[in-house]
Amino acid sequence: MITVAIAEDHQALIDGIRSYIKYEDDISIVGHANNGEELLKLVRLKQPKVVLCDIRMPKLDGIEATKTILKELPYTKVIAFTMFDQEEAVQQMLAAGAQGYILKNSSLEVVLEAIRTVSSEKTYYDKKIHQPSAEKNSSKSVLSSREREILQLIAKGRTSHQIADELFIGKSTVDTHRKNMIRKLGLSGAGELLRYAVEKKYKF
Amino acid sequence: MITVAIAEDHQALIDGIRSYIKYEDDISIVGHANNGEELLKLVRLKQPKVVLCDIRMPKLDGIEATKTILKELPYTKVIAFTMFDQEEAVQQMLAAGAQGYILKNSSLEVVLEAIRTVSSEKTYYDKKIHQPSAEKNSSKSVLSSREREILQLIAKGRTSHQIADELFIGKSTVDTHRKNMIRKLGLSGAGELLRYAVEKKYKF
DNA sequence: ATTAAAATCCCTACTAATGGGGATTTTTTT
DNA sequence: AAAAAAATCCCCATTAGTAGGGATTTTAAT
Repeated sequence: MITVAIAEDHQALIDGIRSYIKYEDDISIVGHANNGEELLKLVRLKQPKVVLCDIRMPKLDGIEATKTILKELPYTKVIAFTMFDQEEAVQQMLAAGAQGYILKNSSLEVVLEAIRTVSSEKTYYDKKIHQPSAEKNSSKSVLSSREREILQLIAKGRTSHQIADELFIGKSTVDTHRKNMIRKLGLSGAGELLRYAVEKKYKF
Repeated sequence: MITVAIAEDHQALIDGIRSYIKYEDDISIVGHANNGEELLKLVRLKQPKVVLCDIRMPKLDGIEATKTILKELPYTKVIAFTMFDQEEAVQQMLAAGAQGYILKNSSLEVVLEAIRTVSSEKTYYDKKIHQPSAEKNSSKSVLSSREREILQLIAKGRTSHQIADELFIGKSTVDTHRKNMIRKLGLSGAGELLRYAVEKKYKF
């Protein structure tokens, strides 16, 4: 029997998954949580084999929750379950130790498949994330890693001066990166760059 | 029999709702769509009594879809179904003619209740939206309607000059509104204001 | 009718960022 | 080893936005 815990802040989705899985006789849902802190309590108590975990959750996000869970119970299989197809989040979840990654616009059939796959010591990555790699790469590799790092700080509303202080580099360097990013992305002005930076996090 | 169409870009949630509702004998799901355009086709074909409609969808958003549906089939009951508790979206959906509004962190029990309520010519608004009205008002009424209008343009990355041209007012007026908003919201700088403006749209 | 709030506009000094250069060092690729 | 890319820094003129005033008109609220 595969025991599963679900962490997800949309109760409607939890109810739906529970209803869908109810008659699967190899999978049993041992509990659900609406935020990261609840998830930790639940996992400590029930020690499920698989955790289906939203990345974006109140109180404690999926990435931090995953790290804590795998520190305490290293044999737990974590599947990241999210609506945003961002490379950043995928990378961070994988770095935290997740064994799978699926998007919410996948069907529940895929969810079952992912649960069964990770419970048999394999990894499961949503096809929708890997297939358009050509397209993803072209739109990703435009920015260098340093540029992406700076872009994240821009997304927080920081000024070039503040970013320079945080990264221990000169303001002029930050300004240069800004200019290069604006040029590479075909934007115009600080406003559009900041908007791009913030919205990138919520891509649908 | 209450016929229902679902429009929602997360297939997982659709599968869950279908599974949950399957054994309710007064409600029947006649189809689902993953975006606004598909929804219009579906509604024209099946003419459901109730449409459960995500606000944020690819191709055509819930607000536009609702307007079109109610123009063609005015007796259809539309329930807005969204993860974001934004007053703006609620207002726009109500203006478009929606009879109900529920959040995705409601349980599916609430979804059923909402479907039954609107199908009997009543309206249904999620308690979670109305209860914290004191709190919501205090955090909403901070900005005037003109300020919110300008904030929306700021969220698009526009400069004060561009906003002034779009609204046929002076740049100095836009700058004044900017300053007032920054002061009222306790922010510092254009960056934080823009970040606030963009993130407000994706509040969880 | 009076008051309060909202919306409009202006001035000045200052800081932030752009767009146009140019340049050096480190890292990676070929 | 040579070439390319990434990261670093600087200058300058110009535009964008802040923080601090002040001021008028329109639009609600009492």
